[in-house]
Amino acid sequence: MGRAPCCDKANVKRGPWSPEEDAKLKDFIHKFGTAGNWIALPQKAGLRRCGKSCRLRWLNYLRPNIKHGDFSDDEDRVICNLYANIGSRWSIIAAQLPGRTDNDIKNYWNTKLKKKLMGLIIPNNNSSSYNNNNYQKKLPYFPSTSLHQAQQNLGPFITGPEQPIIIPSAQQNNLFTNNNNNLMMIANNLQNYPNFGATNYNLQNYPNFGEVASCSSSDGSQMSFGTNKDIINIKREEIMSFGHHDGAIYEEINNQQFNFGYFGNTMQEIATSCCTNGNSGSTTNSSNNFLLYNNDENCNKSNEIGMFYY
DNA sequence: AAGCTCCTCAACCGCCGGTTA
DNA sequence: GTAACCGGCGGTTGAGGAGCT
Repeated sequence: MGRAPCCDKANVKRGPWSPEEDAKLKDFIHKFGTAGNWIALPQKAGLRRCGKSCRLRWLNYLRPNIKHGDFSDDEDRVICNLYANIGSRWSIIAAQLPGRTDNDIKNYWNTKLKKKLMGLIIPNNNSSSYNNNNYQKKLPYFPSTSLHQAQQNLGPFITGPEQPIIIPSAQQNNLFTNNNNNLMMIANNLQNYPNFGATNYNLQNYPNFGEVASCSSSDGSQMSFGTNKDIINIKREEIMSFGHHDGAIYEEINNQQFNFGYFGNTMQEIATSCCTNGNSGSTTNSSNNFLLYNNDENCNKSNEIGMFYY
């Protein structure tokens, strides 16, 4: 035998809570607590609500010390840092931010913070590759605009970068699908800024993590670094000292080369260091933007990643 | 002023693991 | 041992509001 159903769904009220309902729930919980049984609570409190609805209302809105409103830069960093490491585990993230609820953080991430991070990437509307309805629907919020606007989007995150930026390549991750991997990659990249937070990457989330990796240069030479775990610990100066001026890196998996990303301390450096048409991964440069490509085996630009503004 | 589009966020839905009868 | 509930969680929805034309 199981238990009785939690509530009569046909006879419970749904939708927004009235101030009277809020007062009833608050008053009841202050007097009697939840007694460890949300399902029985509404009847005892005189509420025509489902127990689950009461629980949600209390936890997300009525309980004491709930913080509403703007998130601080510190909170932004904590959320990004944790999202980069554990993904959308909102309840765990919320546990690190006193007064914030998982629902609040989830909403904040989905409506604001994600866009702030994605502000690194501004679509190239002239690109036929991405000029389709699906793409437009997925990323409607980034007008082709200026460095100033990109900086506005990024807010406090870009402040004197000293570590490399790695832009994931389209071969490994399709930048313009709004999926968790891309966001985690971007969040990971932002961690490298001194004012951002932890500097450790967590690339175990990537399917090819740990495979042999190489760095390419426009002269065709290559340098193998062992694993891409090594690559993320290599400073740009070291790459330059090897003579790998392009900063395009890729990894070798089963003797096949997969574009991995690009190094540079600033967007401008990436733009200028990646502007040749040599190895896999190259760009063309213009005044304040650059186009990022993947090349095919014949070094032809075969896969346009997108337009980046700096 | 009206109509439209886009954004926000409270609330709901449905699933899962643990618990209970 | 097991069927079914409970609490918790993440994903999704849609009403209402803001902003634009």
